[in-house]
Amino acid sequence: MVRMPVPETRPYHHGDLRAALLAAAERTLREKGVAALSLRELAREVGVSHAAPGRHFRDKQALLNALALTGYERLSRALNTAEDPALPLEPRLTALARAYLGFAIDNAELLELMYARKHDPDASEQMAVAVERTVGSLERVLADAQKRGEIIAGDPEELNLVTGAALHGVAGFIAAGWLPPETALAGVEGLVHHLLHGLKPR
Amino acid sequence: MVRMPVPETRPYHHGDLRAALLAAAERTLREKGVAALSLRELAREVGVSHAAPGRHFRDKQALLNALALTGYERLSRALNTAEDPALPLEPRLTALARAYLGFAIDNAELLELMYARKHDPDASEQMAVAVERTVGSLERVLADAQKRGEIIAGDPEELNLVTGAALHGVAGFIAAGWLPPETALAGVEGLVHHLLHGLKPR
DNA sequence: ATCGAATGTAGGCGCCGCCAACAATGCTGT
DNA sequence: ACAGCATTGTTGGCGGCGCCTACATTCGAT
Repeated sequence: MVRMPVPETRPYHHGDLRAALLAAAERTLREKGVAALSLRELAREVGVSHAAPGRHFRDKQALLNALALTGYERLSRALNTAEDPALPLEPRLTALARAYLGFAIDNAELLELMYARKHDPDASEQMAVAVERTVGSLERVLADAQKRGEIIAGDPEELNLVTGAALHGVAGFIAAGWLPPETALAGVEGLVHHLLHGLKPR
Repeated sequence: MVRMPVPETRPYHHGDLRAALLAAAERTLREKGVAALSLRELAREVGVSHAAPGRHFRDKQALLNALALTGYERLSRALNTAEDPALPLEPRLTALARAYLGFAIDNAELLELMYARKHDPDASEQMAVAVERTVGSLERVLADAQKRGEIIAGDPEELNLVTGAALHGVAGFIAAGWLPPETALAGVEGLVHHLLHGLKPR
């Protein structure tokens, strides 16, 4: 390998501008919110010209979509690793819930982006796949539980809806700032318990 | 009253510019989404100069906050009228849920605005009041049910959280476009039922 | 009737997203 | 080795936006 002299000026080509832009975007998103995201500012941070991002993202929305996609990837990975099929239903679901809420706490703005209803038809394909993969963790847990007789029979879609909605709702409360993170995490067990056992006296 | 000649040009003062701006903003929001909202465009629609809105809203966020506030007013009114204290718990809760989801279906973009975590400290006072008044409907229903022994005793906060989260979650699914409105409305009864009776076999 | 407060207008500044024209670099087939 | 082409980056510019300041008109209290 010939020793390359470090150029006085950075090389003409960045090397991995796309990834650098996404990383900078996520940092800005986390620190200053989505409203502060501008392609020109990102370009400045990364050290390229103001039109360079256009080579990697057709427009601003495309970058936001890509950002949301990385979010889904991380979230579904987190959910999948949190879920232990060996556990009985209640702790298994609790672990899943804890993972989801933890992600919501650590990535509130990103989550908001992931929920946003903006996706142009081409992007929404990948988006739908990502969402499905994410929701899949929950579906699997409930389907297993149903198979084992740990929960009632009946349309799995309905069970997925109640459970998913409850988790999604709490995440929404967190993201909106209506629920302090500690309170949310402290309430996870009770939440899952009430979901499984209902509110009516038995 | 002296008969006023209709001026060739509209009068210098609009009369109720603030309300007109809010109305136009909500129409644009509904038809083209929040991204298409611009103060200058609103001013053009209403027929005033591009700086006129600044007299009524300190900045764009202030207009969005005001819009969100009107949303909370309408939502809490809808919830309060939907709720009939004479009914037993399950139908009462179902009616409340139906009202909330109906609002979410008809005002998806507005709801997204209402959920947004942007509110500067001064605005968030009124906002918190509005949220509390909205959530109050649900809290009242559950408190009454608890008093009547229709649901288990225990920390009301926890019960409010599960129930509220489930409703909020479904509304989020609707707003995100993941759940078709008909499916959501069709599933309301099952949702409430599962919430009250739980997923475990009894 | 007057004078200050409220409301609307005109113009401008800096930023933004997006586009077009051009420059530098990497890659591939011969 | 290198020519030719696609890729990736640069510069400059256009129109739109939010926000600000200075100025004009109208309203309302005295």
